[in-house]
Amino acid sequence: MSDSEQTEKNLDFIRTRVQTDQRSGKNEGRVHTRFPPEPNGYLHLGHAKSICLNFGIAQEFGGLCNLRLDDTNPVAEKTEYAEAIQSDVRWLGFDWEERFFHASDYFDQLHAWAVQLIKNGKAFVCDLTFEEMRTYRGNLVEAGTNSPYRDRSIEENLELFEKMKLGEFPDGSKTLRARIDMSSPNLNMRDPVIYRIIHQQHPKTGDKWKIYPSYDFAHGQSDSLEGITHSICTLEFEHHRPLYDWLCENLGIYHPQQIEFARLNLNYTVMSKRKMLRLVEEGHVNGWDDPRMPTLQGMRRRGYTPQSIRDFCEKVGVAKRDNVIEVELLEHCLRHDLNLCAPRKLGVLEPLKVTISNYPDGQVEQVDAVNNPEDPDAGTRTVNFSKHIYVDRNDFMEDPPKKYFRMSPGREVRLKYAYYITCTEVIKDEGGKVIELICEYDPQSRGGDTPDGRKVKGTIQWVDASSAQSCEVRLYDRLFKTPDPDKVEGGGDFTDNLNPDSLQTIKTALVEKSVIEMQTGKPFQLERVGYFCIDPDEAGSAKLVLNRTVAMRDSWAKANK
RNA sequence: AGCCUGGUGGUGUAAUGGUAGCACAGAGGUUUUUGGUACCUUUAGUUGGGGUUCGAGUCCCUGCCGGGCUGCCA
Repeated sequence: MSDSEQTEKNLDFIRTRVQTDQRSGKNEGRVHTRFPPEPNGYLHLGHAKSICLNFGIAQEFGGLCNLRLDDTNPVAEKTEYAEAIQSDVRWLGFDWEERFFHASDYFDQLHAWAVQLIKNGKAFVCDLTFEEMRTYRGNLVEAGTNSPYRDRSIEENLELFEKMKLGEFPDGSKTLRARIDMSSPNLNMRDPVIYRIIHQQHPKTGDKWKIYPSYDFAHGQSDSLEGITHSICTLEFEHHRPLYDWLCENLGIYHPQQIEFARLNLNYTVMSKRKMLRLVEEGHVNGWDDPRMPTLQGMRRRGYTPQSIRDFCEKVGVAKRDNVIEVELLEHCLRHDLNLCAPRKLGVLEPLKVTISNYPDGQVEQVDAVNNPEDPDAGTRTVNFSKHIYVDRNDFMEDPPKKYFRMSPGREVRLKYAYYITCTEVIKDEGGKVIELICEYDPQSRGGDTPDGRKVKGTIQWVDASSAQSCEVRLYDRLFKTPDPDKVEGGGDFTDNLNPDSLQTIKTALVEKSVIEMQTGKPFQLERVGYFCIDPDEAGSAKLVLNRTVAMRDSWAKANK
């Protein structure tokens, strides 16, 4: 089977549809999508799924994808967010070229269309208050009743709408409503509000407008104006589709196809802007870019690569059923990418002093270390080795269980890239805590092999005492301690499920000197420990702060649970 | 309650009337100068009940369960 036949077989339902449309010649074979966030918050992993879907489909089908800011509500929207959105989409690896739009670009046209609807008797100005409108709307089981203002004359509607536009009425006093069907089982069709009065500066249009179109009156028409062929959105917009269709038809404009898919959920995570906002505002995390946040900015600071996120979005698939993805899949994608591209370094989180008794005093030599075993082109580097080194405290056990391959009295281990050593003496403080190991090394084992070919089971990492760089390391764990943070016993909320140990700070870690040359945010591997990157905190100062991106998989720890 | 929508291993996703597959997770193993990686093996699934059909995850009926909808948010 050829590749094209292979890929053809496993398309998700949206791509299947796009392919069918393209082959049937719909829209002259054009494929044009868009990513339409509202600039009222930061982008998160859920948005990444949508971005990858929309931009991905455009790429795969030889089409285009626009970036459009859905800025129809100046109350919530800020330019700060608009800028962050652009930078995040670019960082993820997508390019909208010159096709950067705003719903507000279309306010004049949208207004004209509203007037057209009024002239056709399909929209009216309504004086009902918010509460009254709710009463008139009816409910899930009962039909609504017509607004007493529903049958105003076209002239009166036109005049009133003009006055709304001129700012002659206070917020909330009047709305423009589509005249559809108050008895529709779909509440969105019960004469929905399409324009509301908001006396508020708009980031793009300033004080030009006192009235703003609702989402429903802006979105489909924006799609139409941009020639979008497939308007992909999440499931909660499903009941809006009849209204989307009604507007395109009654306005007599080009009619894109709205298609809905199920949003992404991740266990041990909250994925809504509202909840993330609370985490930030209540100080449970240190801002939107806290490395524990599922925001693109947080993940980026944590050390996630765009490639790993794109890979993840591809692997989770697209369908209509509700889903909760296991974080293990995300971590798998992360480690998979990092394994391939992250340079290796040596470092110890909990330094334990080691003195090599038979190594010459004052001697310093340089040993060769491989930069990336997955990439021969990455080459090698040298690291200092001397009589005094540090190893990780958890790589030594005075009384180890069988199957423990690391250091213990009398057992020989390999210091990665350096020598075999054997612990000959354990030094403790008054409290009985091990504070230093005295070892002997085999001068013949330089580089990690001996002429007699004897094997050692354990290989551990280390740093040279005099040249190592000290640093602070921030170890992150999942932000919530339960898979579904919203599930709370007896009436609390998701903040009750916060993991108190989601951040552990180690102030006295030691890493090889060359770590300071790493670029902020660019992950590297501390061998056997995990992937880390330099945090922007303290950048430029002598202090070094490392974020743990993700730990190594650890089958030893798992086996011992 | 009404309307809409969905239900395939633990999780996610394929199979569009013809061998239920893939990935992650789990278990076991091989390799290994990272207890990493890679590779191999393996456990585990069509929501219940009827029907149509030579043949049903797929079509029909019905039950059950999940999600969404009563903003002048998007």
